[in-house]
Amino acid sequence: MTSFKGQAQYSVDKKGRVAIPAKMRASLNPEAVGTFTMTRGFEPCIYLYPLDEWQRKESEYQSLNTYNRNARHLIRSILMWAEEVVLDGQGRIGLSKALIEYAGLSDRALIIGTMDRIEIWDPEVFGKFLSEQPDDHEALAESVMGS
Amino acid sequence: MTSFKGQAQYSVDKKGRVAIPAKMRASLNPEAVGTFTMTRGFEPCIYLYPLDEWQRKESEYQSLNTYNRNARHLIRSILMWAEEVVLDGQGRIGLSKALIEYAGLSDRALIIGTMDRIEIWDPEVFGKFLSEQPDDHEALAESVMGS
DNA sequence: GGAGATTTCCCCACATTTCCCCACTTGGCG
DNA sequence: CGCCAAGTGGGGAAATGTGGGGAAATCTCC
Repeated sequence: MTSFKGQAQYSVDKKGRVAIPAKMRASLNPEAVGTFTMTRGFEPCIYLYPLDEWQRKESEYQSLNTYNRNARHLIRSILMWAEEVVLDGQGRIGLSKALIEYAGLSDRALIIGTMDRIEIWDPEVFGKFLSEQPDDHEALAESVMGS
Repeated sequence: MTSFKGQAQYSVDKKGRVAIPAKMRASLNPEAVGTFTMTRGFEPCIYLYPLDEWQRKESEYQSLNTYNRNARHLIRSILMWAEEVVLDGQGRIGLSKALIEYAGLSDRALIIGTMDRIEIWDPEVFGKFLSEQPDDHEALAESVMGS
């Protein structure tokens, strides 16, 4: 299982390209190297799943009953933002305009590794997001992990 | 299994033609390239199935009991709108007037990939549709997927 | 049944975007 | 001190989206 961690702040060039940190590229499964699926995050950021992790997600959606209205709506609201991308020779990906707008990205990007995915944030948006969350990560840990 | 994803906004020309995004064409099964069946969506949009997926749908309908009144009605209400189309040399399809009217399309079309089919929406109609739905896709995800 | 008018379909042409490749700079390591 | 790896930027070729013209098929009206 892939396990991304760490953070880095890279530039977004005029063509909407962002480099993926070498350390994260190194922790990819051999068969998933190079191909990612990016999509809209629950938070105002972009989620980036390596090929193998995304296939797991997708098979979850495939098992849903598409004659159910809510299921259709969910699939649509996730997949319409999804896009498969391949790293270029320099280890970068190209972000789509729709996702750049959704995440509020401009010329710098904060790359965060979170277990099975990579998150791409605008630094300012991220700072604002943090300040709105209760920053007591001790209490948070207790509420999620504690029994 | 085909798996369409992503979104794009293309133009509908005066002849009622709409281009299918190259990314979606690329994810077609080799034996299904070029031929689609379009029909009325459950939502106010057009559903577009590649050949192989449509055959699967048809066999679903064939297995229904046609002595059941509702089954007969369902089959009729789907198939009377269905139409087989072939991509032209530029990767476009021609929409029928009946479906254009049903989906409320004018000069722009929002193309959305949702797993086994492609949906074609009028951008305004789609915006209106979204505003009527609970757009909290985090809560929706939790209710459909969460355990 | 036939001629004209209309629609449909196929092909060509253009402009823009996208993608791929090459080159430069900086910092770390041997 | 020099080499290699990593991040950044840009140029050129190919692919993609868009519009329109003309031939073939279809329809309509006489």
